[in-house]
Amino acid sequence: MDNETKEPAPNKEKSSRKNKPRELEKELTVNEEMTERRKEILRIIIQEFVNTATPVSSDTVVHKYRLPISPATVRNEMADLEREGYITHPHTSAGRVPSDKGYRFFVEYLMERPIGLSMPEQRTIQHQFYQIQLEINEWLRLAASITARTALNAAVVSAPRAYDTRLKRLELIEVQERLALLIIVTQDGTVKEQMVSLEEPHSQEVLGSISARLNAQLNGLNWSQIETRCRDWPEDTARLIATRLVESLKMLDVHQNSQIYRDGLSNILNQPEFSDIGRVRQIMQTLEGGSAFTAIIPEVLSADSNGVQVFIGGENRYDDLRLLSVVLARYGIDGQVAGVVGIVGPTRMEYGRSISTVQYISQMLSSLVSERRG
Amino acid sequence: MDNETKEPAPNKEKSSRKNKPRELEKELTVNEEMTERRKEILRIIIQEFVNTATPVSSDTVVHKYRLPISPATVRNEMADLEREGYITHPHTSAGRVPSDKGYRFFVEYLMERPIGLSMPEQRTIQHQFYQIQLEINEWLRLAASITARTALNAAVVSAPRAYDTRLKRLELIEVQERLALLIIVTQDGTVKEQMVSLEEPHSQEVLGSISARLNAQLNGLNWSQIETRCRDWPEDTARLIATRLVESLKMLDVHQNSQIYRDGLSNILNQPEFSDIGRVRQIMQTLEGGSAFTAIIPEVLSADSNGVQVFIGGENRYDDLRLLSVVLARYGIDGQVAGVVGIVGPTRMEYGRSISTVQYISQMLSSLVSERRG
DNA sequence: ATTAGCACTCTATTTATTCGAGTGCTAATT
DNA sequence: AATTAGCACTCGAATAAATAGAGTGCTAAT
Repeated sequence: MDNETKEPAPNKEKSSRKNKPRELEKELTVNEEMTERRKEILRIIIQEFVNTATPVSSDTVVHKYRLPISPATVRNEMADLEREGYITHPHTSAGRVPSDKGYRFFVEYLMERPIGLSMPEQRTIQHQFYQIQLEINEWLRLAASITARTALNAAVVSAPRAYDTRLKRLELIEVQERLALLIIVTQDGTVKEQMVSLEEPHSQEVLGSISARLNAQLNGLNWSQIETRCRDWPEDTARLIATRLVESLKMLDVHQNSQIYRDGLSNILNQPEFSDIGRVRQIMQTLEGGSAFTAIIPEVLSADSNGVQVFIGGENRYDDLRLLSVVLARYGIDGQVAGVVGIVGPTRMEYGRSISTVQYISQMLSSLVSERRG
Repeated sequence: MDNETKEPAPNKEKSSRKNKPRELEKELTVNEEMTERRKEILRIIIQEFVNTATPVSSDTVVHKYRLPISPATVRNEMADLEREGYITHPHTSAGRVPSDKGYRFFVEYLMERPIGLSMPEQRTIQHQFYQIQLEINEWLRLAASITARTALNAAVVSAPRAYDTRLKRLELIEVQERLALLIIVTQDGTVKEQMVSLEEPHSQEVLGSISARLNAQLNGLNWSQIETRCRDWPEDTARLIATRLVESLKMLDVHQNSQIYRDGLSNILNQPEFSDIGRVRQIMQTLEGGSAFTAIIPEVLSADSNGVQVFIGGENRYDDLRLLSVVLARYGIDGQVAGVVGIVGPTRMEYGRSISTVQYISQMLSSLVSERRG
C-alpha cells in the first residue's frame, strides 16, 4: 500500500513528471506563484466543499479553519486562484467551488498521501471476502458491492482477462444426442462452459476419448497455437471442438472487453449534485449502458503506469462522464492476468478514500487471482 | 389502435373466476353496477393516462375517443367510478387518475387479451438470442437486457434453480499443490466451479482417480442422498470433496435465493412520475439492493398458478414497491427447474405489453433451459 | 337519463419584493 | 508592499400577491 505518487512538490520550473497530469502538465508549471498559503486555502476549499457540497466563502475558510489572516486576504487569494483556474464562482454572490483543475492539483500535490484504509475496515473487508468459497463471478460481484459500500460511491469491477490464455484441460460431457457441454479450464484457473451441437451423435465414451486426445495434443497452448495446430485436421468432431475452443479462448483474452460488474449506483444518487433529475437520468444511462467503461477500461489495462489512475470530470474524454470522476486501479498479475476495479462518483468526492479503497480491493483481487493459478 | 376488446365481461353476478384476482375477488363482485359504459370509460381513462401520464379530463375522454355522450355524463360516471375506488383525483380541478384497484380491474377484465409480441419483434428477439453461443449467466444477462428494452421498463431475471439437483459428473483439476478446482456438472447441464483446498498434496492422477470413484458412486444423486451415502466414509480427500459437493448442490437448489440479473433501471427513471428525486433515490435503492425481490421471487416460484402474475402498486406487500408494479412469469420446466423473469415499472405501465414480453421471454428461457438438459 | 350552463376550486405561472450572503474594490493601516 | 476594515453592489433564494385556466360538481332544463 505504498504511495508511488509521492509528492515531488511542483515548483515553477520543476516539471518533469511523466505521470498522470494530462494536459495539465504545462499549465501547472506555468503557474507563477503557488505559495504555501494559497495551496493551503485551495486545500481548505476542497476539503470543505467535499464535506458540505456548498460553495465555500472566505469567511468559512478563515473561521472554520482558524487561519490567522483576514477574510479580505483570503478573498484576494481566492481571486488569484480563480484567475489561475483552480476554482470558480457559480455566481457573484456565492462562495468558491473547486474546478476540475483544482481537484487535479489537489490529487497530485495537496492531498495527504492516501494512508490506506483503517485496520478495522481492512478486517471487515477481509472478513466479507473470505467468508465463503465462491465462484469467480460471485467474487467479482462481491468486490463491486464491497467497494461501493466502502467508498460510498458507485463501483465497477471488470472481470480478469489473461494476456495469453492457455489451455489446461477440457472436458466433454454428453447432454443430449447431438449436444455436448464443453468445459474449458485455462491455466489461470478460469472455467468456461459452452454448448456444442454435434454433427452426429456420440456416446459419452467417444466424447471422453476425443477430449483425452485433445487434452494430450493441445495442453498448454494458446488460441493461435491451437488454431495452427489443427489447421490440417480432418473435418471431424475433434476439429469442431477445437474450433469452438479457439473461439472461447479468444473470448478470455485481454483484448476482448469483459463483463463489467456494477454496484452502488444509488449511492451517487444521494449526492446533492444529483438533485437535478435530468442529470440523474443521463448519468444512470451512462453507467448502466456502460459504453464509457468499455472504452476506458482497456485503456487502463494497457497503460504503463501501474498505480491508481484518477480521471477527473471534464478530463474524461467521454462526454457522458463529464460530471463524474473515476478512480481506477488495475489488479491481477503483471503481464499475465489483469482486470480493473474502480469507483465512480461526483467530482466532489473523497479522492483519498477512493484511492485507498481501490488500492486495497485491487490487492485483494490480485491475491485471489494468483491463488487460482497453477 | 382498433378496439377488439373482447372482454369476458364480468357482470354483477358473474364472478366465478378462479384466476389471479387476489383479495379483489369479493370487492369486484360486490360492485353494484359496472355497466358497459362505465367500463369503457375506465378503459379510456387508463389508456389515456398510460400514454400521457396526465390526469384525464371528462372532455378528453369524450372528444379524443369520440364518445356519443356529453362530458357531463362522463363526469357523472367518473364520480361513480371514484366512489367505487377505481379512480381518483389529485385535487379538485384535475382530471382523473386510475387507482391500483382500477389497474387491477383493467388487467383482469378490461385489457385486450395480450396478443403477444408482433412477429417482427419476436424475430428480433430470437435473433439476439441465438446469435452466439453463450454461457448461462450471459444468457440471463442478455435476457434481462432484451426484456428491459422490449418493455421499456426495468427487468429482472433470476437464475434457474432446480427442484432436485442431481449430480451428473464432477471433475477435479490440480491448481496448486494443495489446491484443486472442483467442477460440478448437474443433470440439467449447470456447471459450477469451486476451489477446494486439500489437506495434503495430490497429483493430477490421484485427483483423477478420486473423481472417477466419486463419479461412479454418486452419479445421479441429489445432495441429501450424497450426504447419507458418504456419512460413514473415512475422513479423506474424497470425503472432503463430497462435502463440498453437497454444499454446492444445495446452493443450486430452488430454495436458495439465486442471483438476480437486472437491467434497464434507467428506463423507469425516464417516466415522468419519477421526476421527484427523492422517490427516484428510494426506488433505485430498492431495485439495486434487491431485498424486495429476494422475497417476492421465491413466492412466485412456489405459486401454483403458472401464468403471468401481476402485482400492482400498493398490492405489493413490500413497502418499497408501493409505487411500482411488477409483472412476473416463471420459466423453466415444470417440477424440475424454475426461474423468474419480470418487469418492474410505474403502476402506470402498459400491462398488456409487459405481459406479452414476459411471456415470450420466459418461453425463450424455458426452451433454453430444456435444451441444456440431458 | 342526459346535458347545458355556470359557479367554484385549486394549481401552475408570473411578477414583484425583500433579504442576505458574499464578493470586489478602495482606502486606511501595519 | 502586504494586510485589512469598510462598504457598495450583485445576484440568488425565499416569500407574497395576482392571474389565468383547467376541470369539476351541481342545478335546472331537456
